Amino acid sequence: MSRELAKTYDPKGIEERLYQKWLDNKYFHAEVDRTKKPFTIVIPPPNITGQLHMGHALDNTMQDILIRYKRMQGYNALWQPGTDHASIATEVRIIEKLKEEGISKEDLGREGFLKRAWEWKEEYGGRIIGQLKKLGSSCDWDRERFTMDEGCNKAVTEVFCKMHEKGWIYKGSRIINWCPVCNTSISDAEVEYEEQAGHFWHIKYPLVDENGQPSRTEFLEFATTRPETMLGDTAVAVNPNDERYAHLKGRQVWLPIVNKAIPIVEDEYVDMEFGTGVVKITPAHDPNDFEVGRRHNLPEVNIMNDDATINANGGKYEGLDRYEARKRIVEELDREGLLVRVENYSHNVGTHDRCGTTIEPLIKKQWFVKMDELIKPAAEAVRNGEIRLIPERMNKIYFNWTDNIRDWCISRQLWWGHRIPAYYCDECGETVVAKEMPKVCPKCGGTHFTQDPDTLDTWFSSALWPFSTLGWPEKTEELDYFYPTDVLVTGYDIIFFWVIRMIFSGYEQMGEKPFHTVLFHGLVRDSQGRKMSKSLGNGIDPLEIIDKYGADALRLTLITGNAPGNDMRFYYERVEASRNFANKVWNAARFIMMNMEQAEDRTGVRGWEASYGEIKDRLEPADKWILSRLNTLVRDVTDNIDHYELGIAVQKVYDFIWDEFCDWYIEMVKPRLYRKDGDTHDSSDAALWTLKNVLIDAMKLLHPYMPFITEEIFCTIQSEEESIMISRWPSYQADREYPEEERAIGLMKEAVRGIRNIRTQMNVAPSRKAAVFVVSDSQEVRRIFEEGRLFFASLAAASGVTVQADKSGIAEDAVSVVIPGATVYIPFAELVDISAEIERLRKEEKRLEGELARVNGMLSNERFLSKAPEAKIAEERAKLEKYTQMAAQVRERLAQLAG
RNA sequence: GGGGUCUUAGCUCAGCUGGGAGAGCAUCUGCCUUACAAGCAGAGGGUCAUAGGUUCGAACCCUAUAGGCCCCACCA
Repeated sequence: MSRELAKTYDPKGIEERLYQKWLDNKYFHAEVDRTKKPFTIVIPPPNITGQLHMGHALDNTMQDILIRYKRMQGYNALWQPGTDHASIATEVRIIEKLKEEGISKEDLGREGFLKRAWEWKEEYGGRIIGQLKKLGSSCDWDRERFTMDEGCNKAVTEVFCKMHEKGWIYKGSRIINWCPVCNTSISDAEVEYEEQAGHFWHIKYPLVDENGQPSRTEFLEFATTRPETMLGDTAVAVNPNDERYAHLKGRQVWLPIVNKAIPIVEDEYVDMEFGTGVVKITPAHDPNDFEVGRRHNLPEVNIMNDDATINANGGKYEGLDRYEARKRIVEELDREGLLVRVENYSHNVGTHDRCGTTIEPLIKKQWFVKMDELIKPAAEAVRNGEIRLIPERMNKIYFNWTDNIRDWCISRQLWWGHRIPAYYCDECGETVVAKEMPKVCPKCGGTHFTQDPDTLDTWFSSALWPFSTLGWPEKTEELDYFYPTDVLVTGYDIIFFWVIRMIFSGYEQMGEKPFHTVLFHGLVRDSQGRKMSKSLGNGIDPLEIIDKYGADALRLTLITGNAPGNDMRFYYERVEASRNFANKVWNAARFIMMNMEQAEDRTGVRGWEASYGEIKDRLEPADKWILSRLNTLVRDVTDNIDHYELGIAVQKVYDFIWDEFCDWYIEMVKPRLYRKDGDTHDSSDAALWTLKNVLIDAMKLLHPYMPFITEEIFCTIQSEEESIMISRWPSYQADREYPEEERAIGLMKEAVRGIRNIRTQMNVAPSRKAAVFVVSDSQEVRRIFEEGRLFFASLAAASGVTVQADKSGIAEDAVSVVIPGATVYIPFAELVDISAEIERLRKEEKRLEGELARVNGMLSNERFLSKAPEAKIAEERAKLEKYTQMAAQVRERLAQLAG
């Protein structure tokens, strides 16, 4: 308290110091403690290649809010951190870097490359962790993990072997998505479809005549977007119900260029309505054709190398890139008279989400996870509510995936990642899946093996994250205590990649859900609503914002006015508003502390250091009012956070602090603090006690959102507790509910607002005080104004306040304000414009009549009275009474002025 | 093709189980009032996209229409 507080809040210096303090005191660290209930969140592990962006900032702020909230509520809160090796993303980055040095990954060889990759991890893996710390994240850094650390590796091998044994992981020759640039297979989820302008080549193949030769007169016409794939055509297909082609049953067509006869098959897959109703079938290069081919036992002719050049099956086109081959094949078909026409055509092209390359469907031997059984408990869990997705609409997106699940291709032709634990006997080729390289081949007795060169999809390891980080497959105390975790916070964009895979992995490996709630957030967009991206250069660096405005302001901005799953726009004006709020809080605290100091200097005692019981009798209506308001706030905010309504909760804290506490309560108590009559300090003690305690509780409610400023204030204003982080979350207290004082202060606020309003309307200078008369025939109302006379005078800029039962002695031409149960008169020295005053009162009368008409309408409606709930009816009746009374007051005043 | 979502003040968005429309920013007026001009006091501004329906009562529930965004599928 002795520290001099700066006039404006400066987050720099404070943030770093406090974060270090929290680390030093191990507040973030959680140990198994059976006397406390656990609350666990596992972090969505950021990529080691990553730089903190706004998405991370939002994601981690939300997690930190929940963790800090639960920690304050007395839970044993664990926020489990770590990073992801991000196999393909990282490998691509390293290859890029190598390219700058003029070398390829093949030059280095597998071992050399992995060495580089680990160096990369050491260099950049920690960077994002440091950035998360700047944000204030209260992760248990002692437990930091990495998807390729020893424990995670063990978990991956364990799962692979177990699932293989069960038959749920298999190796098969299937059509997969191939990225010719990254040179690897990718899963369906990694394919991004984008609309591209292309062409539709209308081509005809000659029918094969009775001599086995291409006919010169009979042709079958169709269209394709990828003419080069014709090199691998092994059939053309028509719909079995298509009468146009019924006569062609059993005949063949002549495949030009390749020069061979291929059959015409009938398959329901062909849409009769589309084009000519004829489709060329290339089983090796199209997923649908692949299915058709398998149904009709068609040969699968692969015409492409891994780099998307044509292979030997393409004959003279061998070695050409797919697009060059396309061009030349079209030319040749045109020369042969087989190209009917070319049409501009816009269609969806599958691209690799990492590099944007057009993917090529290829048949390859790959490892797959069989999904049909695995997905069942995961779908069921969401269906029966065991796992709750927030917002609820995510359920549909979730089911859309679980209902149309296809086997998951998990092998990648990459080096950076978990190597597949499959070993092939050098002698007989037998496949052995095992945790370690086998010694002897179970089939031929051979002793030399070669491990499968492929690695696993990066999501294979992150799917295990909720339990691998807690020690699985070992039976650790942590696993037993912290699993299942509680809430997963993530963006909706990785629901398929990650969320679903964690859920089915949890059920399969642990026999239990990985978490009970998934809280989704949206994307952080730029001020124009565009996605922030490197290529657009419209990204806003959260670290820059922290540097300029402070982490608290950034966090508040990201949470305010945002509902779960909704995208948000980020712009500087919003951060400034947050920063302004931080400053407001700072100054309120400064005001309170200054007054505590002054009071102590004056009296030599700290009268405000009392328990509630000790101070209770000295509390004045304004004190009770704000305590009661705070009490309601505590209840509401707790309820909102419990329902994951983080934006609504913080909005309420914001409004309470700024509007009720600063703009009203502090202004109300100023006269009591400044009074220097010296006879008693009860009043100022009560005010200071209330100021301090309300501020502290408000800081607690705000702490999860704005951890730094609240800690700084908390520790400065009182010395008993060492950190707000580990203080108790406020709870609703029945003995601090003061409905009467809330009504009383509400009435006085209405009077103050009315007076201020009139003063502005009449252009009365703020410096000019005026006498105020409060006239009420209610003893109760008179008592309220008597008791609050001191602050009422101050807020209403009154030179004096007279409370009386009738209007005797008040100038006829005084300006008046009607509030329920009282009329307030302000007699100004000079003549006021009576016609303007009448005008104003007429307007007020009209307004009240409108209100009365509405209320009367409701209350005279039989159906309303019979169907509406009791409370609602009572509410309306109370309003009727209030408005009737006010209308009478206005009319009386009007009559007086008219007379 | 299927699904989702949005349309609320000039701008960006809240509005939780239906019960008299809110915030921030911007605008206008007046204030350097001894916590804060990053502030204080006051004001203006909305047929809650449109049309129906359910209900005593609809921004909220249902249907249709228009426009925007997103996801999934991939008709070659």
